[in-house]
Amino acid sequence: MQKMMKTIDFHSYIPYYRQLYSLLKDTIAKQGLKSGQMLPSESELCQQYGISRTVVRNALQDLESEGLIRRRKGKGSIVTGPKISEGLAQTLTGFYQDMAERGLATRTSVLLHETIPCPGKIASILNLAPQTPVIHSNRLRYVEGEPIALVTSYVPLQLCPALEHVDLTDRSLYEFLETTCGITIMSANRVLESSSADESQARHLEIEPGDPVMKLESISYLEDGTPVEYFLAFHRGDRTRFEINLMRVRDRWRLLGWNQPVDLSF
Amino acid sequence: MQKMMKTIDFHSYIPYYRQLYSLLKDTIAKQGLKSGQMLPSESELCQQYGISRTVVRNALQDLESEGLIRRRKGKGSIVTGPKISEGLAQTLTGFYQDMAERGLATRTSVLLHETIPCPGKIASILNLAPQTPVIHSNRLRYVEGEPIALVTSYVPLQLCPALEHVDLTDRSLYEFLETTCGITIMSANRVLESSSADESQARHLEIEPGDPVMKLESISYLEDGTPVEYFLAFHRGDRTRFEINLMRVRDRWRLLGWNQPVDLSF
DNA sequence: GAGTGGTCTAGACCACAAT
DNA sequence: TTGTGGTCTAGACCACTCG
Repeated sequence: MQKMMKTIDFHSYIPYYRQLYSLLKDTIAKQGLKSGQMLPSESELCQQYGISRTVVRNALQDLESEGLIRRRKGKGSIVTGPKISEGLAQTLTGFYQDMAERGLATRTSVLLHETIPCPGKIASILNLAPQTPVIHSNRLRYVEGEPIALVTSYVPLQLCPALEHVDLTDRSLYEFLETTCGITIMSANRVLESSSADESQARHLEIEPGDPVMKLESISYLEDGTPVEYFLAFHRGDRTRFEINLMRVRDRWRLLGWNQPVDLSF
Repeated sequence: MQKMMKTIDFHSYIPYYRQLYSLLKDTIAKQGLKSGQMLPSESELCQQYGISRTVVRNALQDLESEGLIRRRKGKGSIVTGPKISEGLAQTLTGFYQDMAERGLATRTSVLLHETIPCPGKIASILNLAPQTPVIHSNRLRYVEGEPIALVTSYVPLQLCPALEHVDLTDRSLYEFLETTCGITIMSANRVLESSSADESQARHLEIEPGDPVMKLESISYLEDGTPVEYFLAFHRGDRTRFEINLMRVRDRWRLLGWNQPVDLSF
């Protein structure tokens, strides 16, 4: 059984600033520090943990970029953490709570899983030669027993031959790629649009043709820019919402959260 | 007329790392460095510009967090910049290009601008006492002459009394708040949903009732968490798409871009 | 004036990648 | 073995906030 780490382990292979980051995060969470409360000053943290200011500032920077604290010249570092999401929970969380956090039951049924020569349009998206073998799958995602999203995805077979004969029922594609194939998605691009359900979509999603649906297109990339996956998903409009939390940092906006009612990390 | 800055100005009030950041960004853009090309090493940059490694690393960190470069231990820093967005432009940019960058003509007409006692639901969202005076406005946003979005917004009057008698036609609310009232939005929360146009929305957006629309709710906050603005916008489904670029950094996802076909920084 | 975070210097040792 | 970025130290001066 591990005891809670309360000091820096100078013999650990984990960087000091990373240890301090975790320490401070725990402190904020477990001591229930509320918004506006002060963190110890940088020099205090230096003395307290016996580390240099570089380490302290590196840890604080990570905390700030996660939106947990806010640093102010001449004043200090204040906790800002739960504030925004709390305010949200009170106001906007209504018909579709954040189910990743609340652990609502999700299920996936595989409608189709085949290896095909890549269609031209998909080939250009995935930057493949036409006819290159790809895994093509159609899946239907359920939340709490209700069909929520219909997903069509394409993955180049050569990237992960093991994918050809794996059963992805109730399994995450990303997790499979990462653990079994050693493939790590490094960036992604997603486009959201509004649409109306066609006959087939309506039948699967158990809604009426013409009912509003959210169309989500996604391309995921490896570190070097190689496309890994393209998917096209249609979400029931009446059961889906996308939530985005932004924070201004150094003249930029930074993503704090990107909540999706249905788990999209296939 | 300014000449292009090619060295660090040691007398400037702009931090060195910020100057170097801009310098490198310009270099990447103007020399057309392509994905995979190497940046000078950190020690080379130190010598070249006569600055310490701390400054160099600070600049590189900013570039990396923007997704322009990628640093690799033992190897160096490589440019990764345009890659993803280029891949996108080839594939997904279709019926609605990024108009912020392309400078498409946008126009805003103010349908309503009044001071009212805050309705109960809005009051709870903005964390106000009921009946507190708020600026209530309805605006219709056009792009290239077409009506695209219908926006209803609420701003507490006390935050910016000057707002009561200003004409926001073709003017950004955020810009007004920042320059005239000294109010800076520090964070925001946005929720996207699919919906169908009702009678009134359809009339303004020049579509048919029942046609798909995107519903966008937003709450903006000051640094201390004080809500500044609530708005509810309905976008024409056939003319709107939301694009999100994500990048994994240090076990987190970071926002690279959040493109909206219609400027939402009111 | 005292304390804070923002910036910067001039070193150092390390793990990792390439040769 | 050499060079890279990753981590870390021990200082320094500054602008800013607050009493």
